[in-house]
Amino acid sequence: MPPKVKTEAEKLAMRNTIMDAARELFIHQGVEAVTMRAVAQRVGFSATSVYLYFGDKEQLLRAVVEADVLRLAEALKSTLALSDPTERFIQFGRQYVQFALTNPNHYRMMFMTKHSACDPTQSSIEQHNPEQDAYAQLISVVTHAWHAGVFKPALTDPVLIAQTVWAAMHGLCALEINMADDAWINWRPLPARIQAMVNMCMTGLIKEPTHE
Amino acid sequence: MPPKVKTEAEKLAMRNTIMDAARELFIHQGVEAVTMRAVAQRVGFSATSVYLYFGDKEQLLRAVVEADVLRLAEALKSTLALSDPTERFIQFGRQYVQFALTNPNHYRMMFMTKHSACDPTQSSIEQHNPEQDAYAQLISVVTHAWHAGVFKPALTDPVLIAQTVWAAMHGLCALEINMADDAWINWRPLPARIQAMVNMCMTGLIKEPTHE
DNA sequence: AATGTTAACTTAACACTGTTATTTTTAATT
DNA sequence: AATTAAAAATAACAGTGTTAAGTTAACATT
Repeated sequence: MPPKVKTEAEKLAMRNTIMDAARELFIHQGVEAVTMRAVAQRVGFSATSVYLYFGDKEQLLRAVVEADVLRLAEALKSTLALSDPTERFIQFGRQYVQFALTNPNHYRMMFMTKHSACDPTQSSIEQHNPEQDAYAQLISVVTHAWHAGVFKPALTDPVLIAQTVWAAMHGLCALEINMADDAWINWRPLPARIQAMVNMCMTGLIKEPTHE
Repeated sequence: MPPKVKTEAEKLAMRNTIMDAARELFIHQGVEAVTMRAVAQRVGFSATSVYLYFGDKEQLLRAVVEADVLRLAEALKSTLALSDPTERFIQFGRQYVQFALTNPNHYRMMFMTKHSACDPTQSSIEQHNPEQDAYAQLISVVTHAWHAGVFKPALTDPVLIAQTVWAAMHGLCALEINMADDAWINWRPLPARIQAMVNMCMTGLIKEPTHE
């Protein structure tokens, strides 16, 4: 029973409905376990109608991931208000880890799953806009701290610092998400590992680490 | 044309042949893109005969991964001979990164792909045997360095140190493997990122960093 | 107001996947 | 030479992403 003529706004709403359904399933079952049929059923569509809104599963995934990257930026935004550059830097990192570990399947989707390289010109996210772009936020936080003279003098490239810290935090999150259940590893408690990583980054990067 | 009665050794050889074929395909096409039919064809079998040797695709994958973890241990073994604990620690880490980045698909399979948690009692690898178990090697390297008084006095748990360093190096490798092509990120050159990560770990952990 | 038009949707179908059931082949044993 | 059972091949199933072909009903036009 197809009622006709959807306004552009209604079509956009439909897109969002589908993305929400897909996200819900992705998060609880993992991307690969979710079928297009399941997504369709969840929005009351029959199987193939999803394809009217998204070219294929990959595009649907990409759209959801983009929306979630935006959510990540949203989650990190509060820390940007912190006035002390060092504190901002630390809390930004902690908040990142928190987001990753409370949304492991989001995180896996975003940073651990192979998906076609994104095209910044096509993205709905405004690159370099610190309201939307989490990476731009990171660069901003680190650069400000760098200009404030927070880091060791040997460190001359804030972007390199940022990418190093990101990698460190990502490693922490990725191992936890993927290998937490691995009986081979006698994992130390997660909070201890987080603290140890933060400490290592602090001691390794900051000029005068204030052992918080 | 099935010639009969394979000795146990022949069956094992067949298993290895299949694993080699699977590995070759996994590495070049990624695990998910490889079909059981393709594996079978590559060893001259017809489709379903792989199931005579491996219960299902997951078990085949696990077997290949196990063999590759062993290879990782093999690749790291040479660094264990280094006499200076600090140098051993550093080179072990560098070698790990080298392995990951020259065998990205192996690495993805091992540490970035969700596969059923392994059962150490079932594994063909002897846990805690430093000839075979790369994780045991890591713990050993770090513990020896720790006993040698290499690390900062505040660091009292060698296992925690090891897991932190692993996470840091893993993050470096994982981001490179998964996101190197992402146009969103203005990646610094890989060697610079490796060096920066090594430096951060050194400065953050080692008592008297000898800036190599 | 009756009649096309076409957007929005459904149903049917395809090629392919992992996997199982069944059947064939063939070497060893009786 | 007949029997047996291992080793492999064939056929087939349920489920996947996806495309092609219909179907319905709100609109535009006469």
